[in-house]
Amino acid sequence: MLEQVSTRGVLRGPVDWVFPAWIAYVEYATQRIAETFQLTEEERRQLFDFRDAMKQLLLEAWRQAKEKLASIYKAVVNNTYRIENNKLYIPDGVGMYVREGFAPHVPIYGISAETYFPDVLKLPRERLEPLQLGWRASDEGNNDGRPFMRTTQPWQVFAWTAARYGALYIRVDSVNLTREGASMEVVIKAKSWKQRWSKAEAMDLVASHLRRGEWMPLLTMWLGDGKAERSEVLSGEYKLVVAAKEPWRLGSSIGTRKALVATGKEAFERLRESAGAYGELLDLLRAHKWIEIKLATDDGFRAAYKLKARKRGNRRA
DNA sequence: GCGACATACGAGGTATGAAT
DNA sequence: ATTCATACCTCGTATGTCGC
Repeated sequence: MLEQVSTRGVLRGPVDWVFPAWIAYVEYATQRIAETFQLTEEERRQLFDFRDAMKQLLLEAWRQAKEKLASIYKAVVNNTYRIENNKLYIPDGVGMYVREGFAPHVPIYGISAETYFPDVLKLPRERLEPLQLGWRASDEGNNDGRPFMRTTQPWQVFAWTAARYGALYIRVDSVNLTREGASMEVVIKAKSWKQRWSKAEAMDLVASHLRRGEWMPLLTMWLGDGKAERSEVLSGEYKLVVAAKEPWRLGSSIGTRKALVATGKEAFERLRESAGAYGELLDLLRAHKWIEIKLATDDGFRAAYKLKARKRGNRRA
């Protein structure tokens, strides 16, 4: 489970593995957060409430996913399904979305929870806002004037939520069926915050921070939409590339949907330095993109990683 | 009517590994 | 080293609905 988080970010596998793996990750991450950050009793209680709410949600979603997959299987075997408008209908309704050329996904209904995530980072507003800004410029959306996030990567749940702490509304949205197994999509809305920036404003602000030598917004922007190109970093090619609808706002465009924001090992070093306490969180979360930043900037870490990769290769061979 | 939860649904460029 | 094929899943917005 941790290996997938630290190499790809996404958890994928058999349904009976993915959901327990998410639960195990939630337990692992909350435990490590409780050990790493100074929390009051109240904050610890909130953190463990969050853990329990997530576990409950995942258990329910697991049950529904299994039931739905079984009904879909049955409908196909008994020939009681039909496909219309990119949807596969089974006798109870929509079984899954089956748009041509895309991974099918099974919608999950009615699995949501309200919970609360404590302020574990305890950053002053002027250090927290740059983190929020970068998320907004990348993965974070706007829903009824509130920030929200949708992801299949468990580390992003914690990395984003730590920056948008407080009251949360969490929902399991769907299960994607990929060739490497199922993955699960979760949606989180931050009810304690107002969405203050449009996507374009946030991107412009990230760019202007960067021109002033402030790298923190770019860190979270890259964690969101940055291109993780581990093999290039490992072979000594250092490029900070971010996916964006309007890449010109950020610097030189590569094609229509990507911006080359910076190059060179120093750029990765600036990113790493900018993280501060947030880096401790990313460390314990084993976030794959953060690991890439460390691979780019820490020779010892990279050597150890390559050694381990070689050992793994030998074992497989 | 409105605010907040909930669901519907459409949309393509990119990662990745194989082939050359 | 470069091209090529194919699987990948993320993102955004619209609309419904329910309680007040």
